[in-house]
Amino acid sequence: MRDIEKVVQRFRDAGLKITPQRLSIFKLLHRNHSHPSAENVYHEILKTHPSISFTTVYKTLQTLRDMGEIQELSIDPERAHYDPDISEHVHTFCRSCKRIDDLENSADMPLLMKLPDGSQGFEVHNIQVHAVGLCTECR
Amino acid sequence: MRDIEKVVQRFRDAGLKITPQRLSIFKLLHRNHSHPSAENVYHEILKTHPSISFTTVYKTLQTLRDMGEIQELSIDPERAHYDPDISEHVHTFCRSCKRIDDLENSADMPLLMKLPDGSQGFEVHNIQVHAVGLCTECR
DNA sequence: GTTACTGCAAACAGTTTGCATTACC
DNA sequence: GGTAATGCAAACTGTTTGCAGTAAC
Repeated sequence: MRDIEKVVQRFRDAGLKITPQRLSIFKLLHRNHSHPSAENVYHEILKTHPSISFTTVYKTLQTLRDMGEIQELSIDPERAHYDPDISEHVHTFCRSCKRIDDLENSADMPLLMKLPDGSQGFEVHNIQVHAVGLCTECR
Repeated sequence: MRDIEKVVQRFRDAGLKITPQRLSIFKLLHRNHSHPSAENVYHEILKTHPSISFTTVYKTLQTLRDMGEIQELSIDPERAHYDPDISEHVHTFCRSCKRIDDLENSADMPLLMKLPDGSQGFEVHNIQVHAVGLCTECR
């Protein structure tokens, strides 16, 4: 996700309103690399904003995703996770503790960019690469 | 998934039973490249085996997945899909029609094999690469 | 004042389970 | 005969929606 001011501006430009709830969510996501689920975001925001509802969190995440400000990850079969880092990078997913992490230096990997070559007529919007296995703690 | 006889043998070796329902599922999956969901498999089997239940299909898919004979794909946020081809290859997922296809020649792509190098202590079981976008028909 | 957002409660969809009956070996 | 599978119905979990009240602009 880009800087909060940029996102706020984009919301205003689109005729959307800036509420305290939304601002809290923006702040939580900014520079966040924990790949939270909607539930994770909700519980985190609850700490500082005890009256927020899950629905609001959910709808804001949808909006940010539809705008392309964050990425929805389909890695964990049990729930969606969100990634404010929309650059192409590789994720590790631990089957045991369900933790999602960024694979270090994976953004430098040139291979990802090459994929569209072989995609006969398929219009690629983005590429997700997931290494599924066991994290250091769970092995 | 390997040849049906191999899978049958493996079931027997594990003390599992070979039922007509399971055989139908094995046959449907063998050499199948359509990446069906559990529901897809169920409806397909219904045509030739009208009394099968969804539960049986579901449990058999789980068993095959746990054995590593098929792969469960987390691409479509709405449901799990299954791939009898457990070799490493790239999938395309159409956001619009939800179709999953194999990217041609993607098994030859050398990059996939290189990933584990950067995975500090993470034990990689398999790597999933998804190109998300729009298929030829939906563009 | 107008329009969009919030939050509740309820609906939904796919997934998973308990259990009595049935079938494999 | 003993053990595992089947199939039904119900429970579960995460996701999504309708709507009345509220707040942003």
